Amino acid sequence: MRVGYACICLECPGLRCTRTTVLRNATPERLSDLIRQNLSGLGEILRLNEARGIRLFRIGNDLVPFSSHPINTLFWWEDFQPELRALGEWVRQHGHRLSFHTNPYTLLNSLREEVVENSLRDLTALARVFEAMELNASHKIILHGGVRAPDFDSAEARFEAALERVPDAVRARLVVENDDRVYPAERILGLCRRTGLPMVFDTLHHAVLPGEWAEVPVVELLNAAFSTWGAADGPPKIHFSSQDPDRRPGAHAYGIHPEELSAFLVATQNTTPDFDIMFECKGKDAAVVEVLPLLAADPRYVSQVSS
DNA sequence: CTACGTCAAGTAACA
DNA sequence: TGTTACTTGACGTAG
Repeated sequence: MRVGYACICLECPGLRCTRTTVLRNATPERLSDLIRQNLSGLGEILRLNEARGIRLFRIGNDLVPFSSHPINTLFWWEDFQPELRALGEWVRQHGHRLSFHTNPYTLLNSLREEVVENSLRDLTALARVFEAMELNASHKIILHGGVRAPDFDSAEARFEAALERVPDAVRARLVVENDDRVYPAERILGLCRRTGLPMVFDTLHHAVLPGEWAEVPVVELLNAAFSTWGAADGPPKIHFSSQDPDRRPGAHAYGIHPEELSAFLVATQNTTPDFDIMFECKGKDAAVVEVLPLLAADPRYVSQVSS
């Protein structure tokens, strides 16, 4: 079991891998500088994570600013191949696992062809980062079910049709996550079973939008989601977070409620196989560090690769 | 230095 | 019909 956090390292504010710019300032020179700084920052963040026993990290979409926009005319995956390959080698040696999460505009099943095309470009650009890092398909790109209009059945059919247009090497990295407003777990599980894509189960999203499975024990849903993961996908991943009591349903709390996490760890004691936990909270790595003692007490937790 | 308006992009729920 | 939120606030100009 690895644990991790998303995009931003709060405990070391100078360390960043999501420097970006606005479109009007996005010259090749500027973009090149930003990529160089971001790749350097990513390496430092990963090394800091390693020192703390955190081996899962979601890379922000701005690692390569405007990576799927025509303004970015760089062959960045070639220009920065040495840096990317070195990062990938370090990641493999230390047993870390990276991921991307698509932004809200990446919608494979949009009713607008232009949006589908942009989405395909976006997924391809993200996969290109992992390919340049020479990391295998266990390093995933997470996306949601997308739009629902005019109904689930036809929207999912469009999703499957768009998936046929995704290059195999990109498709091999895709995983689909239940969200908190459109696609509940049962829809994503069905979609994943039909397409062969693995499912990431998100606990808070499920609590907010349980769909037809409000009464089903979460462990059963976890096992169903885990069954969609193949050997080449690496261990199943889940998203775990707590509800912010002062904000809208689905809003991530600053931290992770220890009792909630303990109960979850106990409840999943007999799930197979082992899995990785991505914590989504405002407190980022600081929040994960707070519950690390709790995690370290779990026999499934592995802080470092034994060499 | 700080404050705050703006930033590539779509969709759906809410008022 | 307009506003809000989402994977994530950061960028950049005005004062």
